[in-house]
Amino acid sequence: MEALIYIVEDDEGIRELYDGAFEGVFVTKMFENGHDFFECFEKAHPSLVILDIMLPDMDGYTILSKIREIDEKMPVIIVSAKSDEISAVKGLNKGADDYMSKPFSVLELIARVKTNLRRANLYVTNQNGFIVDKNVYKIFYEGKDLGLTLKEFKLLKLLISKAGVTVEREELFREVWGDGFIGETRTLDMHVAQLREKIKECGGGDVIVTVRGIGYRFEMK
Amino acid sequence: MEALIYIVEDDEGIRELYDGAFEGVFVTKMFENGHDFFECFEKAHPSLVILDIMLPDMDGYTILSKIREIDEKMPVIIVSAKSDEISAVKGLNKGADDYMSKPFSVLELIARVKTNLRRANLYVTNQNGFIVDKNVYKIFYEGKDLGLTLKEFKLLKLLISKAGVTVEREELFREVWGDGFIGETRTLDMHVAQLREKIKECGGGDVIVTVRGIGYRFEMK
DNA sequence: CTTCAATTTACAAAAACATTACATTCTTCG
DNA sequence: CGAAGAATGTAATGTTTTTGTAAATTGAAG
Repeated sequence: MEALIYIVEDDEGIRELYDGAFEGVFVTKMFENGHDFFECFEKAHPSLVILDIMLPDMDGYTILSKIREIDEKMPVIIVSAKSDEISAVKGLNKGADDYMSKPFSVLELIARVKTNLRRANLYVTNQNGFIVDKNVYKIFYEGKDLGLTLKEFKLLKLLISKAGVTVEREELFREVWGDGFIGETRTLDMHVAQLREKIKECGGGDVIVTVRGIGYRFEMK
Repeated sequence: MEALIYIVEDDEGIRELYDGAFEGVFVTKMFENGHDFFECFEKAHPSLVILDIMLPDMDGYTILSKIREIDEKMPVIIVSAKSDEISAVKGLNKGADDYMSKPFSVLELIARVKTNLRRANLYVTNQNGFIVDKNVYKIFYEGKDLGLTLKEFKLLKLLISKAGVTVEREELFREVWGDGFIGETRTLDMHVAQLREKIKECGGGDVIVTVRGIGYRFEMK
């Protein structure tokens, strides 16, 4: 999987545990404190960060916030020995992606890391507040689920992925419906109408533009 | 990690000690005697049992044997004030996983518990109280055994291991049924229904989400 | 032979989808 | 400019697909 993982953890024993766990699965880099971590983080971003909450210099909260300033989407797993600390972080809603309390099994750890990497890879964001989550087959506008059906999802996903470019009707049919592409009923327009409706319901603007004679375009701002 | 630990101990003072030690780390349930313990154990298995040898009704040996009849793999730590008793249990080879003699330090206790949990190879999901135990092919919700059949176990295990990600029907078939994947009868849906039923019976919520046209997803919270 | 898991069957319910028909808008060219 | 034709918008409706579920059947283990 070739993923690079940064781990911030001051306890020697636990660092060894990580070492054993990830050996041959992921490439890891350990840091004893927040300072060392950021020195490296600035230079090269990893695929994922594992963060202990209790650290000598900065605490985990601070590190997490700083990470988020730099990279909004970096997958971060928070680890703590105390479950109340975990709930504290959750409560603060600092935007960690996952939480584990010690002790955890090695298998669980690996599973979590994989899941979070997978999520991160599939996450797509677009400038104007639309988030496409392929994991759950949902598209959100400003955090609100548009509540799309599968066809609608595929359609909007395609348009967003080519934001700013007009996509021909023919291509839309091909990509969304597959090759047995239906000649001419108003199906496509129907779905577009539906999309517009749902986007409007969630407070979104006129982002799908009709290009007469060609197809549709998702407006890039 | 939300591991649930059952402790059988008649001495009030020591119970308080346990309480302090595990506070915020594990969820514990205390029992004063073997009878009370089994009443609860039948209903819901914990992740680990701590057992004092000297008890009013049944002695620790008997309890251990009965536990082993029911659950061969359950991690059990035997505790005693007398070191010769400990050697006796060891000698009898009743299959306890670890032994401690009183007095013990809180730190040591926690360390032992962690080690034993890890050794038990428990695969634990945090967020929603589901514990997958691959050794005994059981899945627990808040300590309660869901009582799954093999297919159900495999299915839920797969879904949990990919929590938050939608798993396609095709993949579910492949992973759970093997490559000779059955085209289309309602088998998969049946099992999902069964799972939902059993989860509900144990007080679990709506964790398996249908993604129409794609498959199912174990909701990650 | 009984039991329990797994599968299949059959049908109900729901959701998604396609189609029709008509309205509207845009284009262009007389 | 303005009317005809073409492309798109959309409401209403009917069909198809997909999923849920109860009950029957198969099959293996004991």
